[in-house]
Amino acid sequence: MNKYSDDYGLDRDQILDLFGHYQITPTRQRVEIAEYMFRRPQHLSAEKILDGVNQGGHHVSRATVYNTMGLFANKGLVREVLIDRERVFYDSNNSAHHHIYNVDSGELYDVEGVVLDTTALPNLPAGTNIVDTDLIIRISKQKA
Amino acid sequence: MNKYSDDYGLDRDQILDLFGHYQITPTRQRVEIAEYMFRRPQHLSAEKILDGVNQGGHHVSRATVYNTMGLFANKGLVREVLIDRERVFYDSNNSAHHHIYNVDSGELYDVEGVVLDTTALPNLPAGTNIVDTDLIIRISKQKA
DNA sequence: CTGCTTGCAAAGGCTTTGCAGAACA
DNA sequence: TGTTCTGCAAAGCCTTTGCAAGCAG
Repeated sequence: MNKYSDDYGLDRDQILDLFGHYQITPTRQRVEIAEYMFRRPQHLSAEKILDGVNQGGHHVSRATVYNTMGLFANKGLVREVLIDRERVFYDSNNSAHHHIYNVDSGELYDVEGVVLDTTALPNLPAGTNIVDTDLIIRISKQKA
Repeated sequence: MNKYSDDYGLDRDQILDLFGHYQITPTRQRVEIAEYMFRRPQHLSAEKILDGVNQGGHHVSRATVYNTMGLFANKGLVREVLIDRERVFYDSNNSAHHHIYNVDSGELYDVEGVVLDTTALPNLPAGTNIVDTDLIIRISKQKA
């Protein structure tokens, strides 16, 4: 439990643990960004992360947020979600799951527990592997 | 899926027909962009469309390509594919299908004939419908 | 020490917009 | 003739980068 959260967040030690596991050098900024990000499963833009961390009384620069989230995504702590052409979202939930996107409101929900059957896929090019699957279900009040 | 969607290499009359069906006012530029786009099922960026059309001896401006592709996507002639944070791709194949993206090479392939079972999904918010489902399978020479 | 990391500001790159002129009905 | 569309250039916006100063080990 950390200063941002009531029930879900990782505390500093858990984050340092996580960094150790993913081989990420801990810095003040990275720990603060991670604390903010892992308060709960959520989808945040770089801007929201910047605002959120800095409103917590710390200072992190925009460049560092971008660098750090790029690093986290690279190492596998978070997942980039490309849903909206306007900006990238970072997903603090890195378990296998899918997304429902409400195009009217911009809300993004996780869908847990639905596993895709990829055996029906055609053969992949030789020497390649599936590194990720993204399923995005767009919903709206409008009919399709 | 409609009668147009699996019919590629459209001639001028077919395109005018298509425009009539989707209620799009035909202009020289729009017809030329459509002719280029619907030569075959393909995924093109705005830049590629601009280059392709203009190399065909016509002239279309960048702004018009963006306006026109926005219009086509809105009307349902083409689908926007958000795969790469760098740019938007427009997909001339508007039948139900999915995508395999080679992250090493940037190549994008269609997967036809694999239908997702959406009955396992949780209930959607009241009054909403699924308007679109995007499944993107990222492949690479690297292991996941 | 020695190499990463940070942060500011500037640059980059895709996309949108303002507005005058052209095309269309 | 009124409306819509086009095209140029400029502006916008998210993201990346260059580089000097500051940390981590």
